[in-house]
Amino acid sequence: MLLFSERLHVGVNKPVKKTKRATIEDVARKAGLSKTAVSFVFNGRSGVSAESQKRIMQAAEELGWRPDARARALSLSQTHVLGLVVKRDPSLLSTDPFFAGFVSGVQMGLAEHNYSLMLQVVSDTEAERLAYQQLVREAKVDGVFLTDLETEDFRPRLLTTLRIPIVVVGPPSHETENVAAVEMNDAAGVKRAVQHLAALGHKVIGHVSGNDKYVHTRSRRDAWIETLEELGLPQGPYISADFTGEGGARATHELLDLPNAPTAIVYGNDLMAIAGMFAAGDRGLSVPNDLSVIGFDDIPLAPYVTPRLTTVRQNAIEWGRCAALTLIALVENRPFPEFEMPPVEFIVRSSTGPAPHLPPAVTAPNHDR
Amino acid sequence: MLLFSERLHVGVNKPVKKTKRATIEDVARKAGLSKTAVSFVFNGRSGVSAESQKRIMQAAEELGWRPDARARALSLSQTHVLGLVVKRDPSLLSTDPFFAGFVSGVQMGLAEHNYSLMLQVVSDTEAERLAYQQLVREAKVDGVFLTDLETEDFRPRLLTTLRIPIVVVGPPSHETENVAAVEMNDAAGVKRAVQHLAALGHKVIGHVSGNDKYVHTRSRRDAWIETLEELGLPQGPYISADFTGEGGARATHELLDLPNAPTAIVYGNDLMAIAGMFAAGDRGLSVPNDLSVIGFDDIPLAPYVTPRLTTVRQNAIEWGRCAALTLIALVENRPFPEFEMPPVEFIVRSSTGPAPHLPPAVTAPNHDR
DNA sequence: TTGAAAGCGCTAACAG
DNA sequence: CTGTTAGCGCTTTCAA
Repeated sequence: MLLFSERLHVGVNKPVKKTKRATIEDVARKAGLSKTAVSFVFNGRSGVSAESQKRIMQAAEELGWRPDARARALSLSQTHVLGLVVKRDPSLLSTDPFFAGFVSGVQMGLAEHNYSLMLQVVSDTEAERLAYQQLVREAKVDGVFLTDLETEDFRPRLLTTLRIPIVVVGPPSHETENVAAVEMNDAAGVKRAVQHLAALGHKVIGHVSGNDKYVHTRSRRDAWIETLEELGLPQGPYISADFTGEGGARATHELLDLPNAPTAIVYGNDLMAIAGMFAAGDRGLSVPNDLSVIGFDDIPLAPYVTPRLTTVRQNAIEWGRCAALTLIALVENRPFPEFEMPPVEFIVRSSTGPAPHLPPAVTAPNHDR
Repeated sequence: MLLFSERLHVGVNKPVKKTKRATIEDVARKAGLSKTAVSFVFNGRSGVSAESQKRIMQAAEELGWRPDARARALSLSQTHVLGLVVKRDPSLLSTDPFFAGFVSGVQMGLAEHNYSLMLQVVSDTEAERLAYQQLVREAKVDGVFLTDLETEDFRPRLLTTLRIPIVVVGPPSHETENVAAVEMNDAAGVKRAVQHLAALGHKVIGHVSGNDKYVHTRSRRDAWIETLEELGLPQGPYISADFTGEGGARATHELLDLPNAPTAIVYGNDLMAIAGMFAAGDRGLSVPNDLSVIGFDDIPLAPYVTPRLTTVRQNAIEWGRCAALTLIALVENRPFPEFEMPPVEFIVRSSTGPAPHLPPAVTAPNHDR
């Protein structure tokens, strides 16, 4: 039976009767043994005869009993829950291919050790600070993940003060010193991208980065700069945008308005890159004939836009799994496991091509060699 | 200090010293009052003098104390945690704009009542069943959300048996009978889409749906069929795909290979729609001149593909918030709150246009009027 | 190999 | 208004 309205349905409010849950006591009684025995069996400890063990398992089965996580948490001073706080504009979150993959990976890691994930989405720094404080002070979690590190991030200090295990996920930076960190080399991806463009003959290679406050934004930009230097190419122009389509389109226009407009642009993510191609099209430019474009993330849509997007792919899932296993090891005070991380992939599709013969604007000054 | 490798960094394993947490006892002693007084103050109950209240708050502040969630959970037989289990191929998850918005909305609702969210991502039905069982049998959550309902879904029954409050999120169906449900009318969006196409003169309107097992897939397809009927148009061809880009492209080719190929296609999501446009382009068809395309979701990229995608937008955030508030009410055995849900939006961009004069294939048989 | 009993930190009767 | 006390369901020490 449902109450129907144009906008929303709500079914009957049939209160769920709270039937008494079976307890360890019940299981022990049914098995004719003590609580201790039951506890030992369910925690895989020796000291219970095979016979008793069987009786206990059967009793538990019949009662549908499993140790109560709340009671365990209190008794062990350990929740077996890890926290992930994500600060992001809700509308942007849906955009973020990293997030979903990372969370999936985290789950895989957690599942291997029977941990659970508590997720919190917040929209500003104040809420974020509060979220961490609550998580820790109310002992809701045993450890937390730190993602999207910012320059001068307050979280490593805060959480160290709060005395809770953390693992930082992201590119290396001075913020991650003295802290467990699963660091991925997304710089390598950008490097491959720039090298690819240089090999195609591009001389002016621009960059549209994400929001400047993020460590990973800097890390990618630095990689772009360094690679250009290594190749003996002049540093191209760049604009720091905000990871949104609108920002990417605007930045692209600004770059193309420049006197030394780039013939190729490396973007901080796929969304900006695709919006950038759109912007280029708006100006009558053809990708990749007039402009080459490279994204970052390899979203599922990347092979289905026109032209198909050349991009960098990171294995967010593996990254998440490693982060989870590392944090669990830290929480349990065990040595870190060894990981074999797949390398960053560079995927060439159709949005990159040879540099145009005639630069779209004034010839850029060509330094040495 | 960091150990560096090409693939992965792991920082120092500096074990966090477990310093003794302050307890309610400590706070009471420091304030010169009893535990009861402290408990009352922190649970907003009357019966403590303003003077005592102040002393308690100050003592707690100085000790950095907050009630331990684990102890509260045990004492109250209530975790203040709600569970969300998502069964999805990890690679597909990152695609799903609904998921992120929904989770954000859920958080908003939870935050209003100091609840937390436990998230679990699983990849198959067996893992899913196990996840729910654990969540409930180990009392890790007070209630759970059910999303992506399938036809003949085992979950409503399972969870009812397990005696835990649930709220189903999705379009109405017989699976949601006798169960609290926040139901959204995504059929209305499809209806608007079909009407829009009919108004543009399209006679053969096709449909590419998502995986058939989902209730929302059926709901959208039924809306497409019914609207066509209402408009006196013949039922167009449809293919049920799988929400992926590849599936969408393949389905589009199949549809366009048909003798009565559609001049317009309504897709079950944006990803398939965009891949469909790509497929059309591959065959030398121009969108919207030869084929009109409508998506579903309004992903951030929708305005930045060529042509800009006409689509349906649901307010996943509000949906999530409502679901959360409903579930909390259910858990606390309170009457359901009233909601004012924003209506589904239909967003016209450039991927839809007048029906072509000459159908791309054989003329479709034109029934009555 | 088994069991009794003392916590874990909080809430909530109940008595003062 | 304030304090005492008995749980909540489990783990774990210690003695049998």
